[in-house]
Amino acid sequence: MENNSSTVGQSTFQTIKEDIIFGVLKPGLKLKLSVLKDQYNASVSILRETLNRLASEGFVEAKDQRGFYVATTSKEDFMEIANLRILLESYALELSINNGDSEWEGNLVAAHHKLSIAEKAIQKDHYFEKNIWKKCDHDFHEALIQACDSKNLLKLHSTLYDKYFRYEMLLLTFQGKEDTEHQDLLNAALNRDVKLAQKLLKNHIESAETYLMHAY
Amino acid sequence: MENNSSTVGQSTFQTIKEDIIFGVLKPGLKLKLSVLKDQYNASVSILRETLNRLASEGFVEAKDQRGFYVATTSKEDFMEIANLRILLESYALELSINNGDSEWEGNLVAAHHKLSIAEKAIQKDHYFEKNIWKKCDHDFHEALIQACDSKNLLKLHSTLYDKYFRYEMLLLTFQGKEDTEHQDLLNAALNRDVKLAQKLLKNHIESAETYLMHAY
DNA sequence: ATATAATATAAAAACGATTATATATGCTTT
DNA sequence: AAAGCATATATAATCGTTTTTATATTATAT
Repeated sequence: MENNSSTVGQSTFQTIKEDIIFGVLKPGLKLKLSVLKDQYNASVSILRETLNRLASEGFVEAKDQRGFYVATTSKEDFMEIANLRILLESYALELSINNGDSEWEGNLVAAHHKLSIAEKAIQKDHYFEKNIWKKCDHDFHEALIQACDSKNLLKLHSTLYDKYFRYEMLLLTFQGKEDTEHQDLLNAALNRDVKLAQKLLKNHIESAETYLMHAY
Repeated sequence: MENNSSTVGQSTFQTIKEDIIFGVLKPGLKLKLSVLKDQYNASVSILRETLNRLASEGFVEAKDQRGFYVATTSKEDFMEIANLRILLESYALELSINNGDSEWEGNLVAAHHKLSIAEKAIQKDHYFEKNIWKKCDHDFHEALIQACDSKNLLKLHSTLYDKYFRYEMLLLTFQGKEDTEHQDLLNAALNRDVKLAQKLLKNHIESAETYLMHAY
């Protein structure tokens, strides 16, 4: 999972965040600065900056005077995340559908196309890189709400999506079921059918939620 | 605005955040580390930690390789914040009203009582400390949704509230109009009337919004 | 005179060292 | 032997310095 952002800070942030999301760094794990220092080739100052940022996004817990830990997980937390994601993404979806122009449509179709390719690939090749599929799934859901015209909303949604996705990764040996959920969602959006799109989205998130809950 | 949290990091974080919210640090202002160093008696490392945290909460903008700036403001941003606050706070309110026990009611009544005292005080004494009133207003709105049973939701709401409040402070020479909005909201919550409470809350936020918009 | 290159300067990014704090370990006392 | 205190050790918090980067300034060439 290489990463060459402009600054050392940015890139370690990205890397550690991904390692938490993809479960490389397990929930509850103590994040000792001295250990991370070697592991991520960064100085303590950089690591503290990074961990503070991750703490305020909720991927890391900062215990005062007693260091940093990977955020713990729980059934309750996952349900909260899922419900908030539904709330925000439905709202954004409505705005976006009512607001989207032809460029929005174009980008959406393109994102869906990429996603469907990645889904087929992961179907055949079980070892297909998860993070590529993740990127596609993320991009598709983002494309859906891109025209909502609210940067704040997009930002909130993005971290919520990441938190939700983390649970998917932690609980899932990839599901791989053949489904048309994304396709249906795309069609509803293109037909500007807000209610249907919202209903499909809710089902989409909740069905995964129910599925994942069994793993607990 | 003194602050003695446990660590230097925590307290400078609190102080700078408050200075941004209360408009001491103006929107767009360049936050030079060397200047802040003297101003807040903290080392550059601490300041970088702090500013990074504030950046991920959205109170500071971090331009790569070119330092930190106080987050700029705009009409659009304010409307986004207001709408998101309505969305999240209404949702939380519904959960809380359906869920709250007698302890919730007690805390809510207490919070409202304190708030009404602060409101009277600020009515008479125009120079009554804003941050005390702010705390009361915040505590009341938090008390309303305290029983929503979602830590994630409370966290999101809290930063949204702070951002909204920042606009109030920036645009407002205190309004001071006598109103019963908080009282009505309290009654609706105690009567477990979700729809009415949500409607009142929406009006409460939107009326301030409209009022503040004139200042732009 | 203007455009481009070279240099100077100011500020951010990164680092390693120092200080403070919490927890673990061992010693003393009853 | 157990409880409480003192000491030791590990690790977090903080600091000042060094390195890198961006931008402003000057010089040179066309």
